[in-house]
Amino acid sequence: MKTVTIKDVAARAGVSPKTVSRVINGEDHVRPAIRAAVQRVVAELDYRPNAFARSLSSSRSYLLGLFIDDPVSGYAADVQHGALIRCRERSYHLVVEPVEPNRAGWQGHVQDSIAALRLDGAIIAPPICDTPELIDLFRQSGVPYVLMAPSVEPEGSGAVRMDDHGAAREMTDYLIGLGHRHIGFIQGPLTHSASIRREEGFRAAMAAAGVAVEERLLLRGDFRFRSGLELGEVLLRGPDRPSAIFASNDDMALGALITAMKLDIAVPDALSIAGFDDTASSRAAWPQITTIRQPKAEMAAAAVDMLVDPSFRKKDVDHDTHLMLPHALIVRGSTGRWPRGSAP
Amino acid sequence: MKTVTIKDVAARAGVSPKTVSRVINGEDHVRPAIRAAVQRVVAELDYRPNAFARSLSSSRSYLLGLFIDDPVSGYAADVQHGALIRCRERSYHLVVEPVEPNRAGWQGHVQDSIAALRLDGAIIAPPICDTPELIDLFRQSGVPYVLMAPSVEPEGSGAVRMDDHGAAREMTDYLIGLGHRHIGFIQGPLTHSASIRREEGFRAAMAAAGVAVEERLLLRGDFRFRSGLELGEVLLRGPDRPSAIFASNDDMALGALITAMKLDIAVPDALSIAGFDDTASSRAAWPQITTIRQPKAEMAAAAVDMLVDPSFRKKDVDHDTHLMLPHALIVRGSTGRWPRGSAP
DNA sequence: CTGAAAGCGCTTACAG
DNA sequence: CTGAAAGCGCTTACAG
Repeated sequence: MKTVTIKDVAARAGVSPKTVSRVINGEDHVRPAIRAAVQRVVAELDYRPNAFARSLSSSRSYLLGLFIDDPVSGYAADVQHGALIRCRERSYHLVVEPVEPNRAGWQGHVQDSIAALRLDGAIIAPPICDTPELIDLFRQSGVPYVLMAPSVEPEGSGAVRMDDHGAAREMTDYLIGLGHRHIGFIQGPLTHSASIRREEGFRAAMAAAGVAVEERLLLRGDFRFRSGLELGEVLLRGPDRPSAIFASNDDMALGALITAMKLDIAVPDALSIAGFDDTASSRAAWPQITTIRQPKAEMAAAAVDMLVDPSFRKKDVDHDTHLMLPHALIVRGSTGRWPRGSAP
Repeated sequence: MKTVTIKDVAARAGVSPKTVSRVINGEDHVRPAIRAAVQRVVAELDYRPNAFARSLSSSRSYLLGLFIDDPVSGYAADVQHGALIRCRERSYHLVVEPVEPNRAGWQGHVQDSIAALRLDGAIIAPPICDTPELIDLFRQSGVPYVLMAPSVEPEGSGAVRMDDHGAAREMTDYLIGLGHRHIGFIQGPLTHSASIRREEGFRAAMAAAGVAVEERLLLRGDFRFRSGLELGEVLLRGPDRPSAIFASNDDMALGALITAMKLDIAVPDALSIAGFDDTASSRAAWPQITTIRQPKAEMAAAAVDMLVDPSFRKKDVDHDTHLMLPHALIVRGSTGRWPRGSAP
């Protein structure tokens, strides 16, 4: 299959390659009749511009990179999907680049991607959006980047986020409103800044309601199912067990729920459980888990929009774009009034 | 940051660009001393070849495409991760391209990827590996491709697979061995050829053991959690309910398990449940689900190897490479002897 | 509004 | 073993 080039189109349309280029890229200053003629030939020949030639001569690659720590998580899947769909709409392609900050030489891989692929932009997912060394690599390279849910918002970068603090506070308010006073909190890992913000939201709500936080009921997990399982057991086997458990993400909430089942503690009759993220696992449980909907795909799509947007790309260092997307409290079957049957 | 080019390296090393090119690409016919000198300069200047220039002049893009139907599933995540890791080891990059065969114009998107990106190869995941129109697109383009778990293995293509039939048969044999005779089977969708092979394996085992298949206990699901939930309910609420349920994948098995819990049917005491795939959901349950380990990441990695392998790439149409990877029966807590307490 | 020239940074094919 | 020339398929910058 001989490849059709811009010259073939030009020859057949009776114009110069440059004119074809203009039509392809939707530039102005082409007479409508000529434009139409070129477009017809493009269709006839099924001409598709060679992205490499285009990238080599222009400075754009039409490639965006998604840099992510753990590409297997449900969180990653949602983020990637949101980015992928939007890339397609914008005629970009997405390259997924796993970053392993615990492995020697990870910087080299990142630099390879940046230098070899000439990425037009990068989306940096949590928790590595909080790795200064990584941010520095991008800053030095000059590749525009957007951080997802970073702890700080360095200047010169874009950022998309949700209000983790406010959402955790809402969830806690909701549990308190149900009558819970004795609330266990399964914390996320310190490597994820979001888990710190969520804990602060929890504490703020407790303080505002005048409910004392029992430090022994705060346990540090790692966002994985297994830690919810184990820490749930610590909470539920301990003396004076809590009437509610709020886990910093859904996977851990699911773990706590399973532990409750093992221990024959009825949910929500004898124990309420709440999560965070609205991942598939919160729905694939019985009862389904009350959680916070995090707009993961929307955040990724917004990041793509920012990177593709010419005004963002050519912005000066002081034109940072920071976006905050809305979340929602989703009440499902795993939470209920306390004491059971008490009046609302 | 001025970009370092091959000329810069050549000038500084006192050789021609061609020699630098040879060193970079590990070709022969370079004197060791010169090779070392060039490598030193490459390191000093932190030279990184421009992938686009390289692709434009050679015929390789160092880009592999992963074409996938539903990039959000747990299956997709495992496949992608396996491919990603191996790509990195081989100095390739992975572009993920969602294919939506139900949406008009999907062929155009695929052709764009092939033509614009000049992919060096493509991995086609199930179930779209069974879409003839898609395969034709690749065949016409001349881009080497590997099918994952296809129903047929068209000539001119590579394929990686596992023995779905044999694995389903093993699982069924195992259930029969436990004493089960009354076995419900939740089928996968007809769009996935694997589900057909799994059903055949189930039937073969039943026939071999002389156990009659009760057609009313075979129900068609769609591989999603929800259908396991619903079909599980049909099986368990019906008259003369089965003592075991074998679901064609883990998500549906989990659904059936949740239904059993809702109906207060003890697993595995009153009901055994088995799945297929060994996805995260089979472990994030209580009891954990007995399943078949499918080597998803390994299959994807093998596909990458095939596409990168020069002998595969230049192979004639009759040099098809078809690989079968081993699976494993993983016995966990969701299955037990029947009747309960009977002798092994 | 349109085009001729030069160049992006590599590799291929050919010499020597 | 090494290199000079030509070219991959586009776009940029400049004319007109």
